[in-house]
Amino acid sequence: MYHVVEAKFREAIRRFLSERYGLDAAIALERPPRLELGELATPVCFELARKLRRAPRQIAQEIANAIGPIEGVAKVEVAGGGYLNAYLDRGGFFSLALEAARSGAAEPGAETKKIIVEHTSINPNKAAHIGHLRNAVLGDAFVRLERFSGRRVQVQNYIDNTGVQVADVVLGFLHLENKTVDEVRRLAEAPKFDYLCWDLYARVTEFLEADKERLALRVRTLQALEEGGGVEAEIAEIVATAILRCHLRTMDRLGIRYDLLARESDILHLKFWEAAFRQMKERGVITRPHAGKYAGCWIMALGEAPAEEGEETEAKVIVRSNGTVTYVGKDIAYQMWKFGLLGLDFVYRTFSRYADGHAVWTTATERGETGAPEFGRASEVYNVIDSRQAYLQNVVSAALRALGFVEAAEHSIHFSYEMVALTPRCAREMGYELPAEDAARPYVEVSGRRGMGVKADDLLDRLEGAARAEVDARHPEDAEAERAKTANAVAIGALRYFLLKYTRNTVIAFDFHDALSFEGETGPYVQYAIVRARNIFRKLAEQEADFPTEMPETRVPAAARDALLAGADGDEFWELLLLAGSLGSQVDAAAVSQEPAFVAKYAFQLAQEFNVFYHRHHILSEAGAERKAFLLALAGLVERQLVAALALLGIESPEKM
RNA sequence: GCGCCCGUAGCUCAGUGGACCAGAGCGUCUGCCUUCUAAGCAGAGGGCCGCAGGUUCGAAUCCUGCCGGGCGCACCA
Repeated sequence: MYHVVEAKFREAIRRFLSERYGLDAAIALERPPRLELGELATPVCFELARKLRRAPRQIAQEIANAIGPIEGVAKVEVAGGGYLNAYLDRGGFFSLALEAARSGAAEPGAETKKIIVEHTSINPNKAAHIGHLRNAVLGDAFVRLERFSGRRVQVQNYIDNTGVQVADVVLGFLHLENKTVDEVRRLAEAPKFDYLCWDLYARVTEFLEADKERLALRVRTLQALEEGGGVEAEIAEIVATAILRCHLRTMDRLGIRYDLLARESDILHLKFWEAAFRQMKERGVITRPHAGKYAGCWIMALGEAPAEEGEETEAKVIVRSNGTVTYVGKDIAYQMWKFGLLGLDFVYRTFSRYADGHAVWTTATERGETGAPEFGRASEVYNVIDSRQAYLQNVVSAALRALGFVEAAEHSIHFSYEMVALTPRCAREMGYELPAEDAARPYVEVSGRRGMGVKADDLLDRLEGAARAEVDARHPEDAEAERAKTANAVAIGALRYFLLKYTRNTVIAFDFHDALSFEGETGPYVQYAIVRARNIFRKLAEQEADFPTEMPETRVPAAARDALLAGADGDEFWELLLLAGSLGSQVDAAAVSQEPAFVAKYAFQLAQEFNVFYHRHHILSEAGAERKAFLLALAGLVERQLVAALALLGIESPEKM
């Protein structure tokens, strides 16, 4: 609701400035520091002062006098040296906020352009760890934000099933474990196959590092995967698919889903790269120097100035001198496909279905199924990848630009975030031995390669165990299934909130103490506020069966409503109402800056204010009928907004906890 | 060496295009459960917003330099 008034206020000022002064200024809006100064303000007159060569306060006064009525705004006043402060119509806001909270998000129209969000994209050779969780949870929350904002979103998960990481595990099975294809196939049926590979992968890393000669083995295995047909490729397929299923199961525990699994092997076999390569050569995006350090490679020049004579220009190798293509090269082809610029497409098959029937599709090389939605051809593409890959993401969009796809380049968005690291204390707690230099650092990087990190399922298990203990202590009378369900919601709420409360460019130094906390600025704190509100309504229904619990405001006449908002506790009610009505505004800000943390922060603040309200006003024992109904309406509004905010973060709101 | 990011309370972090006295959680200390669940609330204590300049009516916020930390910059992915 707040953002509606914001928009009207901004528009009114914009029109006034344009008509009166012929000026077209950007109008910054802000929240005044105290309620006595209103709920909405703009410092725009300070900027105008210079242009109009008049005192800011004088301009502000002129605008305040002449602006006329603005919908939702009770009055406009001048404050300080020249602020324009708006005081909202409290009663009107109350009614509209209740109405808006019930209507929910709009469905995207048929013409709404599609955006693709790629996230998760874990190498299918080991269990998911905490770093992967941050990626998936951020990506998923962003998807929810965009959908809430009315956008059509397709979620893709890239499966690098022919890369060096899978090759290493294949190598491990063949050369360290001496397994046959059938033996690996049997092992892959185990539910914790991802854990088994986690350990094997770490052993392979050690094995390869111990003797550099062994790296030749990796190269051979990798080539075998790319060519296909041999035992290596067969084992790779078994491993990658089995681990992918483990990842999907882990992510499903968190409520994270995908529409398409795009497999690198299909990109390879369908010759996506060759098509991209042709275009890049034709348009001169890549060149092949005959001399210098890049002799025989296909390279793409980066940066502007071709350096002085003799200096090598800055460039990125796309095709190696031995003819093989680099990862970035494949990525360029894939990115072109996402925008529908490649001239090729995959065929598609159903990979699996979620409990509610939603299909996850996978790319394939042949024998496609009918009924697949249109994939690719996006208007915007968001790649959720950690900030360490910023350079490569830049190379990809530079390639699109060089190919002449300027718009696609601009709409290739690297949704970047910082890594999750472990505090040295946490690393030691988990039994990892740290070199002295690492122990002195603020945090240590997790490393799947070395088998160092907090596995996602382990963390989830610990969280569920801790939540379960709390639930059991509080509700021993509840059925087993119900307690399990609540504990699950709390555990997921704690984890997702923990990963989302930090802004993207903050390195998360992981520590069990903070991650396992259910108190303070956490998901369960917000969930608890919701449960409190719901308890009030549950009890109310028992006490007064005929009370309109869905619409308590029908028992509050407008005059009583306005009197309560202006009375002794009026400011307090108003603050809570205003914050509850600001969800849309917060979501807009979060979507624009692609920062789910704003929503998390908002949910926490609203829960905090509600808890204060809850303590100060005992609703069910309230004697005044109208006041009671008013308090109920307010509590109901807050509850809906909190549920909506948590839903955007992918967090469920339990009935009890 | 070059590029990107960070430096705010003991710890972990907010501070969304500049606008008042600097915010939260955790931790520490003190209170509050025969009243809608204490996963809560109230209060106390705790800060040269890394340092130095600059721009401005006004800077934690913008610019420059320095100091400290992280991450990139492969014919790895």
